[in-house]
Amino acid sequence: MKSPRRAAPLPVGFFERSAEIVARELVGTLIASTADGRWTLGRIVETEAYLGYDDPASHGYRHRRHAQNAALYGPAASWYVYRSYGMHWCANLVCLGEGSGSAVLLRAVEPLDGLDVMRHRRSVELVESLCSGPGRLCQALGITRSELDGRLMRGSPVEVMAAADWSGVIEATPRIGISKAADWPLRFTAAGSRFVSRRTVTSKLRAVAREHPPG
DNA sequence: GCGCCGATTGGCT
DNA sequence: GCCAATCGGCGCC
Repeated sequence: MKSPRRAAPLPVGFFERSAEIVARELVGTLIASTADGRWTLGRIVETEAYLGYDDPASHGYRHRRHAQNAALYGPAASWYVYRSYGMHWCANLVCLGEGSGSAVLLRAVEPLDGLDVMRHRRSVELVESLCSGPGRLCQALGITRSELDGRLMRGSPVEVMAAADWSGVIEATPRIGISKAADWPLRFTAAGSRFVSRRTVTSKLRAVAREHPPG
């Protein structure tokens, strides 16, 4: 797999649908990066949908708009990259269209090629730790805001392609690490994959408890 | 204007 | 299991 054939990236129309459907159908697809001129390839195994103005967990909730999230309101099939906790990058693909504020967060990738590049970027050896988390996969694939934010996916340094040969089972579960609408089942994973992000259930339970206090 | 908190991660107890 | 790192937006005084 040293000299990759460039498969066609997913068409814009794929993303002109609700983030929930796009998030589900992105599981199993391939993601290829040429950031820094170095080739890396993986399979998306975990995503989350953020629905937009009526989703309390979405950066586009109530049409919120500021300098850092302008790309979230861009056209379908464009990248929205934001900084999380002041230190990590997280990558989203915009859904529906201009102004929708809805997107799919990429949460975990199964590394397929360019593992040494990923290991070098991540300073980690274990393959299960290279791309299992939204911040981790951005680091492994060389994704930064300046690299992708606001750019159309097609023709950008990071492209997502259909994988005709993949036929796994896709599970829907509650989203991770959020405190609002924490029980909406908008997280999609490849069932049984050892490359999905690991997270204890306790933080989730705490988040739910915060939203629905006892008494 | 000030303080809190998050679509996270990694290191330490 | 717990907590610090780190920073911009937002709620609140």
